[in-house]
Amino acid sequence: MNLSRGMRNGSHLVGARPTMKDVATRAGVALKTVSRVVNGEPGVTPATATRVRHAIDDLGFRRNESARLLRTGRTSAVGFIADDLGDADTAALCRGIEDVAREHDMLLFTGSTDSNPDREQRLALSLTARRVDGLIILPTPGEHSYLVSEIKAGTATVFVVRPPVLVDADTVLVDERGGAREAVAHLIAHGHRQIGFLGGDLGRYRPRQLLQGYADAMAEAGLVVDDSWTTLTAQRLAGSPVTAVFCGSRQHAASALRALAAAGRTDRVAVIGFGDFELADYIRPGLTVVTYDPGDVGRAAAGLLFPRLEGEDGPARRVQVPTRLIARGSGEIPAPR
Amino acid sequence: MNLSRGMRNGSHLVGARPTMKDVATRAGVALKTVSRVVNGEPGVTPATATRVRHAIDDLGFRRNESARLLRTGRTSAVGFIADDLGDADTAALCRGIEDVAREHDMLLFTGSTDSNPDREQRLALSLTARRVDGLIILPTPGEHSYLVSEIKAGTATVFVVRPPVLVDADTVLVDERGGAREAVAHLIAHGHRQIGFLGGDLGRYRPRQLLQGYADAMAEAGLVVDDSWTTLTAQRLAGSPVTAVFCGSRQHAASALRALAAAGRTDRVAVIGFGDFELADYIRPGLTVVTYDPGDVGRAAAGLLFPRLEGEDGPARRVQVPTRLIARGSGEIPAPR
DNA sequence: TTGTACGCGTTATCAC
DNA sequence: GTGATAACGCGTACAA
Repeated sequence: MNLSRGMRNGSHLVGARPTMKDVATRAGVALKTVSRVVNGEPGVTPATATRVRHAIDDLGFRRNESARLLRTGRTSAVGFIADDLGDADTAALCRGIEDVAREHDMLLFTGSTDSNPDREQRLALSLTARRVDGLIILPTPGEHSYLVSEIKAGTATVFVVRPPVLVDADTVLVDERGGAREAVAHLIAHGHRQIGFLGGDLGRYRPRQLLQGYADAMAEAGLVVDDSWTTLTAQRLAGSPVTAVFCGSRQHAASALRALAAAGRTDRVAVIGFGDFELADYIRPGLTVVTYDPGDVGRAAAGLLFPRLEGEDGPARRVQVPTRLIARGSGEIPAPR
Repeated sequence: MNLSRGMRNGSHLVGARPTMKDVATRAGVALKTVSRVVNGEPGVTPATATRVRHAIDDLGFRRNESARLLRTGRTSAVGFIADDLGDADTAALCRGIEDVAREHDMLLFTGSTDSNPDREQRLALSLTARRVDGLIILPTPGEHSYLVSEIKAGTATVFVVRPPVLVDADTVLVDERGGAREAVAHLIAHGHRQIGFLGGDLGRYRPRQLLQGYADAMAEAGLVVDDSWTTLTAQRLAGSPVTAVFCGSRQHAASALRALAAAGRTDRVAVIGFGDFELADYIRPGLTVVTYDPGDVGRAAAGLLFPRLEGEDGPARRVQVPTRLIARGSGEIPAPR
């Protein structure tokens, strides 16, 4: 008994996938004829076509896409690599990519790096080793020169959210700087002069961008920034002289709100956050935020990637996704005088 | 000039990937020797090995994993199909799968169905056509008999969150029923007798499970449920006789809170939600919720899947992920008398 | 130690 | 219309 192609189970083979060859034998035709029928190519008599189709149904044949793609040289798959695909924003971004990918009949590989450059490299290289047609990367803080040879070898690559280091490639960024600028200008328009920035690790890209936007707005209003305003912590917030604070992340906004509530100053310090909350409109006063649609980033990235796969040439492009201010009340708390 | 393998660009080939054959030619050895070096197999002189390695570096060779996997018959990849990978819970679930997959050196394909059975089928079949080793599916409301032949053909399959219809396969579910029961019991313990259920479409699995849990708790307390309590809408909530309400989703909880706030009854009706919020502890009174870790579901699913890939046999298993009650105050609003 | 021949499942070429 | 036969890039048995 030949078990090499799977184990028998009643009348069916378990673990065995019929191939075109099997179908050809069964239908009494040549391999190529089966291929023609499967691919809807012309040049097959209706009679033989139905014979082949019957054999296909009988055997439960399904074309091995891997083999086909090996032959054709494309994989019809792209990869998305990010810090953490469990993060809600990243997931939404991923979804944006997927929507565009589907329109192109492309499948999507996904992988998380946890901000570890080694893991990014391992992931990226195992994807290019599978010859994905394209790669979308939310890069780790490291550098990405290991990708240069891959890109040169033909793997189209787009970076998102953070710009690549030592690589020239299409990139989609978020206008964090403009968003922060708008938020802080909003606070200034409501009379605030002493405005804090609670932003996180300035070694990272986003906090740096946000701080620049903050500085832009302050400078435009002719306000001089005290160092202590930009090195706030949530704990020190209530005791600080600032009458308003711009928070660089959901976590920072949440801690700011909690710290103010604990100090009973919730309605005395205006809080604006970067990143929206599900209940931001419910809390009192409604939390004003600057936000953007991560799906836009994904769609934009895919919009850059797929034309490249279709042969579009030209220098690396850079797209910026806008942010928008959602005023909900917290930003309108007037400055005390 | 031969352009068949890519276009020249200075001294490098663009779009051309060197193969083992190219490396072999360059190093002046046989194909198999290259294969041995690449795979770290014994039986190669250090001298030839270094010659080969030099050729590899010169050419920038990287093994074509697709070809290798075609040969070995495995893809070292699994797929995850869900309603919407942009959804935060689904993304967290996905992340749980990925973490286990990485331990097994497996890559992950992901795809969203938007609850469309056709799309689920198309996605699942294009994944099995690529011969993914395994499939984890958060099934659409339809039936999934199209998968039977795929499973029989050797694609290990695990269902998550919702049970499959017409398919016998490993499944990981969430104990929504137990969670709802615990939540409603919590309300009853605080003196509530007229408790509402705001749960959504009872044609769907989760709302049905939650309603059963609700009914369990009410029955255990000997309380008779009025039909109007279980057919609430957020709009009618404030005007209804219920003194507490169990909400079946974040969206329902949010609308309930908003409706109560609009009617000025926030602190008169106890609200418990299914699914946690980032700011649930910040709002007053803190929102009590029943929740679970979607990552647990993913890890459990992967924990069922990978042993199957390693040949584990046996009947389909069913795992249940527990929920837990996070009491934050809203649930403790005492029943008015 | 190294190489040859063949197969994985498909598509592509070019006969018949 | 149909069918051998060669390729895609790699692994494996077996021979040299």
